[in-house]
Amino acid sequence: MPTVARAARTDAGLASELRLSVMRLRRRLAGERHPDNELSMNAMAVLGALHRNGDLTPGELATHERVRPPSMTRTVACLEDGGYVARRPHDTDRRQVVVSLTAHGRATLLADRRRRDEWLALRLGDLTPDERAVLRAAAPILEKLSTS
Amino acid sequence: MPTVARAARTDAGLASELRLSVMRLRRRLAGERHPDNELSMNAMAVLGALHRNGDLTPGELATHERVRPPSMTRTVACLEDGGYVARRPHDTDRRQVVVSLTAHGRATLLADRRRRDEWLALRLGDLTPDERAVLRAAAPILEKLSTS
DNA sequence: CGGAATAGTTAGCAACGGTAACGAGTTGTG
DNA sequence: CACAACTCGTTACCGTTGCTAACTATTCCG
Repeated sequence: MPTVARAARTDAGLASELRLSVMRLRRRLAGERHPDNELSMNAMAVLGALHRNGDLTPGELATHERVRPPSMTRTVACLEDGGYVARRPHDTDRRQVVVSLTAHGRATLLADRRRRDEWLALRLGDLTPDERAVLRAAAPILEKLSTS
Repeated sequence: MPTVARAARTDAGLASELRLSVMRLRRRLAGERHPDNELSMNAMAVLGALHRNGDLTPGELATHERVRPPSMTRTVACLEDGGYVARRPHDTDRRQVVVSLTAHGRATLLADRRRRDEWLALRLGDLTPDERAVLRAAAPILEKLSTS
């Protein structure tokens, strides 16, 4: 039996092992990304958020991605440089900025979405249906943990 | 229904949403770490690996933590500076180095292990027993994904 | 009107991970 | 035995990513 499974039997160990597993898997995901992917994982996540939620302000994007505003400013600036998003002033509150997906950004998102999950989808394919079901149930719980 | 739950119903979406959730949770975990924790998360993970597996070489540690050898060299050097680990030459193969946990390192690991899971354990406490059970089942699967 | 609060940005810094190149030691082979 | 090929760890260097602090512009409120 893997060490993780043994330790995760207790609630105390669950926090510890879940944290280590999440860290390692994230590192692996960052490394296994397709090489001809010109945008970072976080930049792609921003495109995904815009695609899903429509136009957002940098502040909303920062909150959504759990990043500080200056970090999101940089990511958005990088995306704007590449023509993936457009920035325009807010209609009524001129302090705010509205970020929206361009056609190029949307096309990039959809094209990459297939490729960029290649590795993980491959690994998921190696799992049993039961294991995939567990992960399917776990994904929203992990999301809730990072949001709460 | 949260967006993640909807998207994760399909296998294609599972890879995508799992990846985003893992990334966000990891970022959150890195940020919510207890402030008086003098070692980085990765350094603590190395102490944990030594505690669990006994003495290891830098190469074995690098493989285990899914980083490149130079990165592990740096982490081990930092740990040695703080007196958390000791390095000695390998008995028979003098190319290799054996890293072992010192008493100070072990004490730090055990003391921190309680504190450093504080935030996650707190969040886990907000979940239902069923949700915790899902995560308990998911942890070894996530581990398997990053190891395979 | 004038001060507090808010949104975004800029500047500077630290942590972390990667590649390339190198030295020491080991192994295999002519 | 000698020398080439390989392995392990390390050093040097670079890019990415996230943060805090400080600044500007704008809005809100007393």
